[in-house]
Amino acid sequence: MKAITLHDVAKAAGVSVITASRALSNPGRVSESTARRVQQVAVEIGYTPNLLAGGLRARRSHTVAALLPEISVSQFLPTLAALTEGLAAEGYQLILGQTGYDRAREDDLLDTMIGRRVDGIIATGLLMPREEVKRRLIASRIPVVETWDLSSNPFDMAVGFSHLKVGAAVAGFFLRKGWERVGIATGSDQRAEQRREGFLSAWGKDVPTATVPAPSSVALGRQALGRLLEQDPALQAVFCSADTLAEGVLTEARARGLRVPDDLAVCGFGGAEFCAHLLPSLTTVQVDGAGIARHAISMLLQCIEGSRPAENVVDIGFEIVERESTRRV
Amino acid sequence: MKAITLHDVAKAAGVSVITASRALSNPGRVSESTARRVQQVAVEIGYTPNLLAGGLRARRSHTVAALLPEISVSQFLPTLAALTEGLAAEGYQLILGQTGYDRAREDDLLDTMIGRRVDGIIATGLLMPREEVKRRLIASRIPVVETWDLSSNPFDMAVGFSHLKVGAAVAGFFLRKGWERVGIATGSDQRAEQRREGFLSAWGKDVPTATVPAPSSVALGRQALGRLLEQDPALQAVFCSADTLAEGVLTEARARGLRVPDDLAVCGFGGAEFCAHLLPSLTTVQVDGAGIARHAISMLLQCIEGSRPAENVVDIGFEIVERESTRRV
DNA sequence: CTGTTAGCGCATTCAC
DNA sequence: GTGAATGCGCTAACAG
Repeated sequence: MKAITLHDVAKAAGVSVITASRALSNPGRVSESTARRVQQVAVEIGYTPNLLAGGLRARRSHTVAALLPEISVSQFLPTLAALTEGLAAEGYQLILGQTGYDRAREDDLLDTMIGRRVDGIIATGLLMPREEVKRRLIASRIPVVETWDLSSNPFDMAVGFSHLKVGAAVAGFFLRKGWERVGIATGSDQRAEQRREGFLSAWGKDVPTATVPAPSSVALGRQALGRLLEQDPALQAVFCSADTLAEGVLTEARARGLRVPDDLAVCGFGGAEFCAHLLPSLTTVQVDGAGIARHAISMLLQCIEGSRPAENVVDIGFEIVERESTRRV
Repeated sequence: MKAITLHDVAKAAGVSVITASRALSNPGRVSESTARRVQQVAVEIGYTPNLLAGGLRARRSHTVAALLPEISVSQFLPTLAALTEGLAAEGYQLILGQTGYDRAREDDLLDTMIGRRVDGIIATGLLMPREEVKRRLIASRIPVVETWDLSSNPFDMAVGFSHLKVGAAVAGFFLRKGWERVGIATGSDQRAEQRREGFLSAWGKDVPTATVPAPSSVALGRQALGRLLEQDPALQAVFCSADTLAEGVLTEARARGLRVPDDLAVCGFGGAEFCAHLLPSLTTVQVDGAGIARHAISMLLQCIEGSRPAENVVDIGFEIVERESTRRV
């Protein structure tokens, strides 16, 4: 009851192993009749190529690692889905890794992925490996794309946007509305912190802030609004570091009899599907998660094929999509 | 600039390759001093084992495939997260596959995973491979766990619950409330359809139904309620096949001035985090997604270690968690 | 406790 | 157009 190998196919088709190999993966280099015969035999005897063996020889595993802080962070889902789908279309599979916002686990995962000889690594967020791991990663020559963030000097390549600019853009948006008493509800991750910084520097002064642990949730959003209102009961607007947080803020506002946007305006971040269908619909900072995936894949594939993308940093931008939650008359 | 192999470690430590191998992966079988020396050398020269090569030889890839219909179906997220985490703790990585509710893609993915020599396959939902693929899968002897569903004759192993029973339980719940005019908002996937069947057979007669395409979303929930109210403007309660759908129903009800639960009661399915924090909070059928993952992992590991779990089908059950959305006075 | 031998299944290099 | 030899990096089986 052994597995069926290329050897068996070759024997059954009356050719050598290498001819069978070529007939299946490079039919152009073999006569048409041979190719057909081998292919038919392969199907008949139920041959499934061992990708591990092929990969070992060809030094190509046809796998890509996706490193996420936490899978339940729904912000990254469209990216993850697009990666899975886009890579599969190119014959690559995604290997999942969850760092849990933990530096040591990130390092472990990187080592594992190097060991697995993945053909590329796509990280959500910036990678911050220990010096030692960093050296191994560089030595492995595995192309790395950091996403959902931009760095002045990325580890290798990056596709994302500036979180500082997001914060500044929202601050500008609030300023143009003429609001003066605003607050921030933020998850405790690094990128959210940057958005807050960007907001503050454009705003010119500090504002009430409620920080909740990552990952964000509706429950934490409700809680955050409570804490913000303690700091300033006359709050006019809240910038949330995630759409789920914003949803919680909307809910809590309603629970407290605050009308949105008349008593309180709310802006989320991420561009989740549900934003457009809440009541009131939610203004948010829209990010093209699937577009990030597409860019990352194309950059990775270029590296794998031996060249390098023209730009190793792609700013994919963002857009404030205004909806009812900030449309105060 | 070649990769550093076990060979280099062995040379640097002055031992044979196999001793180096044992020192790193089975230190009990070599002297303590040798083990320590080899381990130290390995770190010094930056050795990263090639898991592909090891796997080829040991016939163990230390990977498990997770097959999902669609990554954006948030119902499966806790399961996916728990799988990633639980498997990593055991030294296994998850390889992701997205079938898109498409039989042909499921078959392709199965073939790919067989080719990758994954040590196990965990599917959400029941697998329905073509006869041909099924034979290859069986021949490969890869253990398979189907989750989130139960089958009288699973492909190999299964951990889930009966969707018919879920439907029946919700129907019973509605009956006990004394409601007579009820409806169903359902995604167009197979398991949701079963829940509907279970509901109808317990209810005793047909009810208005709005079917929306999978995957479910808040927008589709809003749309579904609209269609249900066209069929019966005096609807008293709605059973939704997903929590996101139910959230849309809640929103649409509010948009139309219907009070929940007084004018309309709503029950979701899945047990998403946000249910408890909506306004009104959402009654739902709670499913232990992480528990499913734990069971699946333990069953898989037993198979990999050569034995078989005592039961090849585990019914993990479900629970109706009542909240405000059905608490009518 | 350590080393030698022999592959795992496939693809690259060279011949013919 | 086809094939024989060789090795990718590692470990199981046996021997010493």
